Amino acid sequence: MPRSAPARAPITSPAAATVFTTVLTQGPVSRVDVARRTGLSSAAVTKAARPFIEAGYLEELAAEGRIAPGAGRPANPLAVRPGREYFVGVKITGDELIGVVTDLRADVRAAARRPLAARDVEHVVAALAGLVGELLAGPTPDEAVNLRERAYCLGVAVSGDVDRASGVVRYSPFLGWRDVPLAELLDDATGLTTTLENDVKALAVAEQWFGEGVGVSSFALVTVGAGIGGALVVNGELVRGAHGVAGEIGHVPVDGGGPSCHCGGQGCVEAIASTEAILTRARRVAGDPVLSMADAVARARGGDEPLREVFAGAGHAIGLGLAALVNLAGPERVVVSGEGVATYDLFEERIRRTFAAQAFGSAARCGLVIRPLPFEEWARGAAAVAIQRLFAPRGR
Amino acid sequence: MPRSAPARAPITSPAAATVFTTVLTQGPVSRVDVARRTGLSSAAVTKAARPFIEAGYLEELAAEGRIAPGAGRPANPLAVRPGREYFVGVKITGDELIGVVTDLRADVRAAARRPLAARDVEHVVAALAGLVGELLAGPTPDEAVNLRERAYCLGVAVSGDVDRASGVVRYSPFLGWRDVPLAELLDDATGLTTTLENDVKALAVAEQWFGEGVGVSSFALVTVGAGIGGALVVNGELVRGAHGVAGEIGHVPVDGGGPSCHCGGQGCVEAIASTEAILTRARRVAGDPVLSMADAVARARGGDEPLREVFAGAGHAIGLGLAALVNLAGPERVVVSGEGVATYDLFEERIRRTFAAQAFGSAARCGLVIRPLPFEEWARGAAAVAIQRLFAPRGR
DNA sequence: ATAAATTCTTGACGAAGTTAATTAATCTTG
DNA sequence: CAAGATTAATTAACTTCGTCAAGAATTTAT
Repeated sequence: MPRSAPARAPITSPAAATVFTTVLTQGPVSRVDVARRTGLSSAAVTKAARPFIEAGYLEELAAEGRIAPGAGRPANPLAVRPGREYFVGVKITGDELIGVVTDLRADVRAAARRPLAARDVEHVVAALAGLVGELLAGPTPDEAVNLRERAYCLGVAVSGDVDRASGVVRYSPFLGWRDVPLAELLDDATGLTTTLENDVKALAVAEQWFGEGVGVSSFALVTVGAGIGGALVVNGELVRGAHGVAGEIGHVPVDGGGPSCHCGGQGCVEAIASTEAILTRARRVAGDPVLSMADAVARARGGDEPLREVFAGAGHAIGLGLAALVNLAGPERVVVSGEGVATYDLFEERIRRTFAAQAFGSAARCGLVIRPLPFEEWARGAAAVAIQRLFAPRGR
Repeated sequence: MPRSAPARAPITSPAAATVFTTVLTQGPVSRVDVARRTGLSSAAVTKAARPFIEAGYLEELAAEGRIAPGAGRPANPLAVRPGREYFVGVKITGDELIGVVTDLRADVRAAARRPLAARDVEHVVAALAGLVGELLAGPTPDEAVNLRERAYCLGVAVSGDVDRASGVVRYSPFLGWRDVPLAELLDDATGLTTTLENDVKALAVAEQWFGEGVGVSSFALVTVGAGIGGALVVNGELVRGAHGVAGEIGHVPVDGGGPSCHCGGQGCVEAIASTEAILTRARRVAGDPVLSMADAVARARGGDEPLREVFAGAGHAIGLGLAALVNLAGPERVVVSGEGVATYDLFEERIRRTFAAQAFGSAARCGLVIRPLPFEEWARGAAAVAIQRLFAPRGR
């Protein structure tokens, strides 16, 4: 039985949403400052902020923290009260569910994991409902809050082709699913309003609102690891792709003579720089068919030149992919993340060198930011998608 | 002395702009239809349309053309009166100016060319002012209109790094210019309000409003010829790139072992598939250092396998670039154009084959449209940029 | 103290768009 | 062929949102 999401946040007008998101993402800001940043009049900000303050979403901070006081009445910065609302985010991988409860700022308040014994839809739905129940039953660190009453939105992140608007998993290679109306099933199973999103896109949403994407209208997120994924925010909007595909830097072809990719293409970045691809090459180069990734990394760090070259080759492929991405989409910044970042010392130089050589003209000024994201971040991304729901209560 | 642009078009509200652009780009439409397509109420459409009709920008067509009458009062389709306003567009190449006068629908009413004897700023500005004067003095085919009074906007297209907002040519390799405030100079020299834009982006604007991009929120334009350029429209907005670079499919690296590109990179699409690159390879393959392009094309069409393979190789590079573009940006459609399209029979199959093989998943459903655009089209693109000015009278 | 600066609030006003009712023009049907 | 059905366009009253201008609040500078 899906509980219908009560429209708790008093977002009724464009200006209300603008003011609230500004305070949410740009930290404590005075009303006048919000007005300056958004182009609204300060009167409009005052009016728009009031209902949020009354509903407990925003609060006025004391004017203590004034750095450069100057003349005039001191500002009363507005800040979100993050504990006013909680959100649940779950990332589904092939063999595990990773769940978090976050506050309005997407800060993690509780976390839990649950292994997946099977991948059929019924089992995953049941396990996910169980995980959500566990998360909402648990005590919050700071206060005795009834999470079950406070949380009403669930965000779920899955890799693959996901149609957020309808809440359907169109195709997920890891789970072996096709056209599963997961959001609907989870509405019923958890009693929470569920929003479904592709995992990398969810992560990009988290970055856009609370990470490296704040205040940046155009950026890209690239995740390096078992697979190589990406998402793109252009002109402040997440690019979804007309056919659901966008940001797939992993399948940009960068080496005509390169290895075949499971996608059917040849020389894709993922076929060269994914964990598996690196390990395959490392084993061949080392002449050791059972070499482990940890050993390969250790030996490369120890100075084993052929192995170092394997990692550098992966870095080269990633650099070419980034150059293609930046020359085409022109982002202001690219965030590189994923499990693979743990061994970034082995890639970084080559990535930067190749990128610098292939970026066209001033596109080379695009900033490459390395950001190791622990696995929980993926679930946090899912929660960020749920937070977005505050601003678009209808639809998915 | 720049004549200040009189605000002739009664565009005062968002709804007015929405209604007018809908009629302009979607052809004759009834008010109710406009309402349905835009989400406005029909009352709002009636109100918004009236001032345009009174000012002569829109007119009501007789209800003759009803296809499926059905019951009910017949619709009165709204249509633009294209001759209400004229626009001048000029494309600057390295050795020539190409100018057109268009109506509101960007249909060309007059055209003229003028060779460029020199490339210094003063000379180009003077030549351009002369060309504009000639265009506006000439008679229009349909009626005796005083173009000088009717035209008040000039669009200028230049290849290279152009900052439309400030009207400055930041860097133009063909002209050898850096940081030239061209729009300002042309305001003074021509008396028309000038808007500057990158040439490929201008062409994309023309496509977005009057060509293959109508009703498509996300598409790409690729031009193949002496250079290989591109522009991207995502979520209905032209992508400008944080540093002014975007859509540069010509500099996507697709062949690690490929030839060096003048941009400093290696294996760029342009280094393989530009006219010059093709000719260089063709001469080597044919063993004839003075082989002309026309002869190479003729021999390839005649069945010369090595030469056919040269063209096919260019097609392969373009196909890889398109795959990168589509996997990253996810457009609904890609328009391929440029002078090179004239010999498209030699590329097409390989472009499509490579693209199909490398497009990721349902991205392969993206439509490739071939559209030969005569050279005047570039100037028409410049005029389209001027037309956009109707909707944003301030700024550039 | 008085003036100047800056933030925030308030209430009148105006612009833009909605809904609901009305008028208009055509087709359908007993 | 008149009455009703159906769709399009218009009108008028109302709602909503945000601006403007004036003023209150609270500080520093002189």
